[in-house]
Amino acid sequence: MAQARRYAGGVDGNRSLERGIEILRAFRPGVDTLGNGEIAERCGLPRSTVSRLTRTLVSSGMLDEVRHQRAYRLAASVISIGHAMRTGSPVLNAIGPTMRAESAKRRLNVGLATADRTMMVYLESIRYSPRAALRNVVAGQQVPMELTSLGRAYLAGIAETERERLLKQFRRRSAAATKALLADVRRSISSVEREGYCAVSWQPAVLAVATPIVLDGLPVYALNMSLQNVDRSDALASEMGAYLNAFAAKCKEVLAGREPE
Amino acid sequence: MAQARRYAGGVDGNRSLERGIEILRAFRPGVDTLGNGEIAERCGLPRSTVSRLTRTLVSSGMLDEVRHQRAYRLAASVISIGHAMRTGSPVLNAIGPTMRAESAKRRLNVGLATADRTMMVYLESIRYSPRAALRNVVAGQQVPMELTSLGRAYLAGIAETERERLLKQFRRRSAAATKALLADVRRSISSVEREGYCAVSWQPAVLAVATPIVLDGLPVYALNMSLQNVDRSDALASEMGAYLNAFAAKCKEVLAGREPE
DNA sequence: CACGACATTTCCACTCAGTGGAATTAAGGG
DNA sequence: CCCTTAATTCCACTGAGTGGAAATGTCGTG
Repeated sequence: MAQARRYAGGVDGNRSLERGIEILRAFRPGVDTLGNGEIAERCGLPRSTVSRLTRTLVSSGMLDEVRHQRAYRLAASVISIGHAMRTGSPVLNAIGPTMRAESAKRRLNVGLATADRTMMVYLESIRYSPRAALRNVVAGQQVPMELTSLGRAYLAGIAETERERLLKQFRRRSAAATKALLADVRRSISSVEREGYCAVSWQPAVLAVATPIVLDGLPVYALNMSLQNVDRSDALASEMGAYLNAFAAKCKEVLAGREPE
Repeated sequence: MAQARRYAGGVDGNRSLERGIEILRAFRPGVDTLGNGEIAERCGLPRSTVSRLTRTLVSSGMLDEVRHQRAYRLAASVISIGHAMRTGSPVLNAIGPTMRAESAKRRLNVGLATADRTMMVYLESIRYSPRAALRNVVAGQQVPMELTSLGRAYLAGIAETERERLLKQFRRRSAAATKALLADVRRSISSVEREGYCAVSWQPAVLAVATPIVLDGLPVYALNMSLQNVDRSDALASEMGAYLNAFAAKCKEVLAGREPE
């Protein structure tokens, strides 16, 4: 009768699979080890159900059992899937080398990200360091969408309806200062529409500018550049914005050459 | 009656979840875009089932739909989970910095890996380059267990029964030259038992040595060091082996200081 | 060392979520 | 425009999955 659809609230989809994925998602930086009890609580699932699902995730290689303290950790398989994602990403493949070159040339950080729910995830974040030997490339790190230049550029790049849906979610999660924050987000979005980029300084002494990359048939991405240890200044912001616009144009060229697969 | 257990052949576990994970696993370097049909074929599942599961994976954010050519790609979520795995790995956290230092000091590649089924997965692979600016850090890359020093060191570190189970799988997959290969693998394993490390040169002009890291309650890991553009020579191998043994000892010290969480 | 306080796993009857073959719809290609 | 091929939806069936309750296991404590 129920044709694999429409269980409590959901429109469609496979419940067990959804729940299993939700369990994997419960692990994040700072939450590296979880027992069945805590998983049950965080995911809002019955304990017996969690017990069975974690068993499956272990036998599928996605979780490692920490036997001696009845808990689980993400297993190495998840990074091999992550690696497959990165090597298969047409955008990263196309502009990754360009990003590295630009980071070295301009002596600043360059990043490429897209959305994961209400967070932005770096596909690649190249941290420029004066000592080039320490140059650091990170993938998978998340930053909040509403507070970062990346996130706001992304918001500027997506469809109206999707954008409003996300803005509602931000309102729900940060109770305080929401009015001012949302206004600031909208200001950033218009900045992208007017100047092509937006500038945000969500961490002290870091100035970041970002711009969306919109390609047919692919998720919206955002490119950013940032500098540490600087004071926020409009002059610097517009200088970086100009660099970014030029760089984004170059990236789009490269992408245009590859797109029609 | 059937209490969420023992479906066709399997001992236990949630079937839909297992299948969903298997679908994610079907994507790997070189196989970046898959349609439902191809997934069905590769995973041995009915098409209608795949259609439903991929829909769920999309709505859970694990897959992106490539609408215009009815296909799917891994979504950015998978790298954020991968990132969570890496930041939560106690072993990588403990010895990662030591590995970077060692790579710079010895001017060679240093890697840390563990098993994903019959492959070894790098948690971190630090590729030394004479031009330090180009230094490359990769995570998630897979290399075959039976052909690499990493894999053989791993095999030497795990329990007898598990090892034999894996050796059988190698026999099954590479039809040719299996006899000689397995003998070579066993030789490497005894090398680990005798000298603490094994040396393998599975790629031309690359010499690698590896050693297992066995810790209570954690999966077995393997550490390796390698050098490109060299000729295989026993003298060089034993020099690198000595470096590696000293380095592994240092790592175990660091780990001992952290273990008793 | 036995006992109490939790936490996790197993048991179990119930039932609906999930299944897969068949029918339908959609998408190119000639 | 029709024909081929692939993906999705339909549908009756049923056993996989569920969650509360009981059992088992684990650890700290008096």
